Amino acid sequence: MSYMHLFKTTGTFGEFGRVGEFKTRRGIVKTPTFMPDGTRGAVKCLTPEQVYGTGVQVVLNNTYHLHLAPGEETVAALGGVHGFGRWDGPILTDSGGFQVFSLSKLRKITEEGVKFKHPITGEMRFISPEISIQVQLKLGADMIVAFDHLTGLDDDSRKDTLEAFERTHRWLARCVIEFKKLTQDMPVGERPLLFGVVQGGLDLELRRKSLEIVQASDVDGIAIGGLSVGETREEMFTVLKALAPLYDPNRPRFLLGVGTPEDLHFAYEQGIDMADCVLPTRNARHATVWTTGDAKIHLTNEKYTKDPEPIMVGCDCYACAHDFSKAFLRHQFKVGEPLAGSLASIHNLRYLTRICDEYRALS
RNA sequence: GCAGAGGUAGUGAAGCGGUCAAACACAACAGACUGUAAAUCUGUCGGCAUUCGCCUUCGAAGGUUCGAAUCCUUCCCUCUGCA
Repeated sequence: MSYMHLFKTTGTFGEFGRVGEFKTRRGIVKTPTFMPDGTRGAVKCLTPEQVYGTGVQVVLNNTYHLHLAPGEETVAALGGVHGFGRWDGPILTDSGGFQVFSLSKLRKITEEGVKFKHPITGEMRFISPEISIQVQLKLGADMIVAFDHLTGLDDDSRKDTLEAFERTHRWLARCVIEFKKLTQDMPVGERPLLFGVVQGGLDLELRRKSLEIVQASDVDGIAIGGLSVGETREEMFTVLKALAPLYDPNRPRFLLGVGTPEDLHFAYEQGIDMADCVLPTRNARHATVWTTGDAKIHLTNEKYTKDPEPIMVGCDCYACAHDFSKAFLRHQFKVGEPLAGSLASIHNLRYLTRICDEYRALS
């Protein structure tokens, strides 16, 4: 049922890196690509036009957050995630699987699904693989992700890797069944794409096995989950390296939740096509931006008080191209003006999309 | 002029005889952040040493006391009310 030959390779770089494109029901996505997280239906601090202006093609929304508020019924009544948030391009929803990890103190896992306690209201919500798929389809995303069991990779959580690995595959099978059931009447070309998630922690055998299972499933894309959750960079790189030769060439590969410029370079060179992360926008709101050579600077530092230079000389983002000085940005951050977070977000997003542009220009 | 209230570290503000270099908040300074409980959080924040610690501070100057930011005296300044 998954699309045959969905991914079209148009070029390669390095041993595993590839340039290409694939079709969603809302247009073509050119890869490699970076997708900002608009968890609650919007990329924080930015209008869709500003996001688009950074070279972003796809934005992420989150199933858990939109399910809680305002609810998928409301979003659907307002035109789905596209009509609601006024983003015309492709939208990918994350399944809520990340919240199994990030809200680990507020949830209880059973084989059936996960019971979440709302962090603020205390309200209980149950999300199962089936419910996640139902909500994502109702939200109207163009790409959706199977509900997985994500555990951390700090020393404490590593013991749960095997359990999470096994459950993720059982849940994947249930996601695929539910997805097929709910999309069987959709005309080809109007059906969203389903991504299955690879788990297995740092165990390379489990990782290979998981990839094999996911690729044997009826999914359109391969998502790599369970990384950048407490392990070292070297450990993450080792996993990406191990998987690189094993991917199905016909499906897009999505690295969940990564990351830094350095991480993205490595991931794309290991054959990853797409990635998402909160880092560019969250860091930006916290006054941290990337500049020449992937260096990270804090715009609130005292030394920028009178700095007339933009964040990065030669950068073509709106903030740098219009010569907003570091002194101006520091001041706006210091006095709490939201414009500072917006301009810094634009810069950081452009910094990451430019990495993608540079790889795409290689072919 | 009279009557009240008050002067504490950059600011606001606790403390009202020993456990006070002095709570707390803000500001300042530095840092963290990877499928967003995050425009959030952490650390430092009198000086020196940065480990034990030492030194100088609570408007000013005297005094009481083993011991004072805390009690007394005088002076300086601020605010409120009445003239």
